[in-house]
Amino acid sequence: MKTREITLISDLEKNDLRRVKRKILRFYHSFGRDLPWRKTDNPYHILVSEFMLQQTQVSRAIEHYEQFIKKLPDFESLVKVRTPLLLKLWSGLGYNSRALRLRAAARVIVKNHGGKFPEDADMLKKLPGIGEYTSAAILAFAFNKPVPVIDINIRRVLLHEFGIDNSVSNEELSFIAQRMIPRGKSALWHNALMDYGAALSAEIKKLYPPLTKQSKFRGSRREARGYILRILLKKKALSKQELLQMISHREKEKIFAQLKAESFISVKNGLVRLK
DNA sequence: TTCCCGTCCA
DNA sequence: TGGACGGGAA
Repeated sequence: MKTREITLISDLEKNDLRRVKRKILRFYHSFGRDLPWRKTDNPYHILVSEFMLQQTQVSRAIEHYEQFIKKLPDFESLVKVRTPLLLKLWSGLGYNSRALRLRAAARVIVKNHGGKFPEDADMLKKLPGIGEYTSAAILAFAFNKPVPVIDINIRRVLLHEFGIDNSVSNEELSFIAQRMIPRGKSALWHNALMDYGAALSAEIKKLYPPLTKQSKFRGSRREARGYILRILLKKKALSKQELLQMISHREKEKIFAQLKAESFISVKNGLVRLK
């Protein structure tokens, strides 16, 4: 690993780094996207946007971001929000656990950090729903810290521009990514990288497939879960029998139990509702 | 039908 | 380390 890093970096001429850097910055200057969460460095807003952007296209996050921020404008409101409204604001984004984790993370920040937003990757990664990527993204976009942010698109840019083999890990890649960040311009630079990466052709993207693969959605438990939550969003409360009658999945009992265990739903007086 | 996107947990 | 976790658009 160590030797590999060094080999990787020494293979890259300084000129290559400079050339690629210039190209990406020029691209951003001409074609950079004007996204709602780029108008702010409010850590709360950045936190919300980054949770939304996990496994979710920009176009879809845009549609939900404004409304979410409007209804839940700060940590205090997010910490207090009830699950039904939270899930309503999230609905359509997918991966609903992210919404619960976002609220849980906000609660930890308010309680344990006294509302002072953690500005350290290790502290951020201890929060629910925040992993390697999101911690780096928050530090770069909210605090302009010179940390390498590597999502799948940025990974593609680096691999492709430098002709690096797809077997290289993000950890190894981070040594190069780190060196490319212009002094004092981490947020701008990573916006540029992301826009450049998003604009890569489908052919190039196919050369660097996602690190994780998805099982089918049609007929899946995931689909049934989403459906159950949407029913409860609409009907407020109904009996378990009524609810499960509307579901055709053969594992619906298990799925129901799991949603309960994850605190999406609760049962009181024989009525099921969003928790 | 395939594509697009990180985090968590066993 | 591999599987679970959404849902709209192409």
